Amino acid sequence: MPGMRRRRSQVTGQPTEPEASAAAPEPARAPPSAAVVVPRVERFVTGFVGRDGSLTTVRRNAAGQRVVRLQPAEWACFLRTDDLTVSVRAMLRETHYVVGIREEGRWTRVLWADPRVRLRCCARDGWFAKHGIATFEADVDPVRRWLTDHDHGIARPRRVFLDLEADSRIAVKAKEQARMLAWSIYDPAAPEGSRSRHEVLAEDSDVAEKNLITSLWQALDPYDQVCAWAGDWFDFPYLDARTARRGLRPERRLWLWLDHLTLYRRLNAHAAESGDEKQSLSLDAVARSLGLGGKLEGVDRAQSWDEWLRDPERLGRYCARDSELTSLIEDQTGYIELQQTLAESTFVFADSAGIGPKQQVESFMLRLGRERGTRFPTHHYRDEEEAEEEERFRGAYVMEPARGILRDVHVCDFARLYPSIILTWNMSPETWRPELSPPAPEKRPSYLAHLPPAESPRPEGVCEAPLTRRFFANEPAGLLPIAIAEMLRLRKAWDDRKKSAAPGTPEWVDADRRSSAYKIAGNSFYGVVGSQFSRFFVREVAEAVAQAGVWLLRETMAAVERWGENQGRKIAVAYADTDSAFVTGCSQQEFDEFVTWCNRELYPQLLRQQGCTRNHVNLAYEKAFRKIVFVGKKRYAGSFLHYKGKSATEDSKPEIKGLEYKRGDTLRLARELQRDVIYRLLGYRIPESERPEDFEAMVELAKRHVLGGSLPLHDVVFAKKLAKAVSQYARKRKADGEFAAQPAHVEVARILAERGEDVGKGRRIEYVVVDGEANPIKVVPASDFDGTYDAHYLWESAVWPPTQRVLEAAFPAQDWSRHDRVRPPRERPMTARQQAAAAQRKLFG
DNA sequence: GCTAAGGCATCACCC
DNA sequence: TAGGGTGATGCCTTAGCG
Repeated sequence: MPGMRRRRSQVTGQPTEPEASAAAPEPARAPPSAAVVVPRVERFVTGFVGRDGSLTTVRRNAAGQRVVRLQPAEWACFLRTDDLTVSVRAMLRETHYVVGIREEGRWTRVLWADPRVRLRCCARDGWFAKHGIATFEADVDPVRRWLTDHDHGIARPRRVFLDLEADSRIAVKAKEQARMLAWSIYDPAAPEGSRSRHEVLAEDSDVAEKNLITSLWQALDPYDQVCAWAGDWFDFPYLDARTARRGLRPERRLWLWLDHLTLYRRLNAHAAESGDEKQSLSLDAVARSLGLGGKLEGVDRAQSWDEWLRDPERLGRYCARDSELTSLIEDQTGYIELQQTLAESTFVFADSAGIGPKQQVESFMLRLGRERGTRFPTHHYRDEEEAEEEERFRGAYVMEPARGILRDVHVCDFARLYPSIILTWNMSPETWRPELSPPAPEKRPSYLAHLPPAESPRPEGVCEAPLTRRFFANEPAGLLPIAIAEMLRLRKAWDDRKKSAAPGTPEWVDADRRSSAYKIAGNSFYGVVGSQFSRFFVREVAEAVAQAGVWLLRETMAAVERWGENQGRKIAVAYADTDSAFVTGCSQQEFDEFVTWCNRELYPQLLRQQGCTRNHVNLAYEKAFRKIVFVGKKRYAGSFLHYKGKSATEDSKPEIKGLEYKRGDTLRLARELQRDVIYRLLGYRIPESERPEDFEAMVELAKRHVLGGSLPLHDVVFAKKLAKAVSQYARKRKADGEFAAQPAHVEVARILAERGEDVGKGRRIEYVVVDGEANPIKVVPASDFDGTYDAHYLWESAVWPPTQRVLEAAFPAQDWSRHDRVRPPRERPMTARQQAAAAQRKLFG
């Protein structure tokens, strides 16, 4: 029927009807951006519950003007219509707490006058629970409610980068007290020459500061999204504090506030090569690591007040350089654009709050649920205590690796293991059939306890998750699989578009970014289902996913063993972790054939036995190592033979995993020695060697270096992050009633805090060990370093052990222990008994 | 009174 | 406030010994 358009899912961009009729055929291969380009009612920049309690939505009209709309906020919950008895209906109608009841088919929407009453009535022990009535989505706030219930989209915000300078004389801790000295914004979309703007405090007065801040808010007005490096820690709260102090009351929620650093950290976590690169995430350090040059030379932010006195304009330029640098980092990484893609496809606003996967997954799933007529049970807040009581579920399998130097090790891994499992078994909270699971052994009658559980035939229409013996309905497709399939579909579509574009072109870059975004999103769904803080948390489902992975990996390992037996050769699995297996004893071509066989024969057969009607499991031959040394589980170093079929050259860097070289909390000297030894062993940049004496020489040299000279601070400093606020670390009491010593970095953080430094959560604490023999060890803040350090401790505890473990793994026959001790034996006064014994020996010889 | 072993907390990593 | 699995280190307590 020409002209008639079928309603499409706003979530998946696919027809909502399960089958496409002949009259309305499947639309021609939907463009990759289907979920994005489907016409929506409107696209919004942001939304919030305003000061007067109304839902405030923000968008731009065609002319680019900001349109702010107010409407009643819906504090809603859902009940099953079937649960509504006459008396419950009457109750709801009578109470003035409820302002509306709307029947929407299976579901009845209840609108509340007061969010607190809604929460109380729908609480775990609330009124509804007491009356045996389940509530749904009672925790969803009005903004999310509105985004879920309507087909609105997320707009592409007008973006600007911001940097602020504050009076340096006020400690960072009390930054709200410090006068604002300058601001700068950078608009990468503006014409060249007018991208950067800055303004400097005219004089040291409240009036001047008020003018400065007023002009900043005016400058921000054309924009929707404000990005700043570490903005959540400094710029945003600081701007709010100074704005309020100067008596200004702009509605800050008209903007999206995005902390560029938080985003960078999340998306760049896996990119760092060595521990060195994990040392600092300051704007300057990150810009330099990206080859963007540094900040303006000769200006010290810690001296901003003096700088302002001396040369205000210079301070302004310094400030401007920072906002520009932030923008350049985005040009280079595209992380903000990537998040924008995620935000648009999962229906979250593109601010700091939308960075986490939980927000994205929940938002997407809520809308998917609405489209499919499903509402989710009310999610109840859990505090940390409750969280700790929650039992953890069993996760992945990790094999103890073979030790020694291994050669020609072929590695296969499952493509997108957990997503493929969820799709294959149709795993989802609502497809799980708990009533089919065999009773747990302890729940069986005691007279049967000694017998293995009876193998009951699998019921029709379900598949069985291995190891956990949990059952999932094969049809209809679950919400979780639907969501993941959509992410995979979009990823594939953008991958295809990427392939058709010329590398490096804007189109290619955009496709690459979107492909990455959907990969990230697809992989995050599992984690959210496994998180007890999520509304979709079902431990049994998450465990079933992980254990199916264990089973697939074990079956693959067993197949390798059988293959070797059939061949009459020693083909063996040297190591395996979660979704990968490292195999020795075969050729590249043989391994390729093995992987193909697994995909073609092994998995289809195994999955049929489990009752699966789909198969998304796929094993890939990822890479091979010419030479590899395992130091332990999750810790190895190897040089490539090939990667995805592409042969390695002598320029190919070795792959190092888990070793101290990769860690940011180890001593620099330790990383360097370990790296040198690994490079020598693998023949990267220096001639390859397997003669222990060559390594003895390297160790001796390093030892002399550590024990010999006066090392500079950067060679002796330890750095560890505070995982929480200093006050949150438990201070134990010893048996004698005294406080027990805390980890060194926490003790140092306490000292720094007393000096007025800002030592919040996440801060890296640097310290030097001055006496490693004391108990507890004696440390000082790195800033107090005066050349004193405990060289023996450095060698024995920090530098040597990491390298020793590598050498012991590579050369188990060699005795490496002679390097263990370098500290001269302690002169100890003899005990009375020892003195007597010595005297006796002297007397009687 | 000393030492070694083991429990526990902590960090940072792998997948 | 996406998951579990892992190893290394340091602090403390305690068992074992003489």
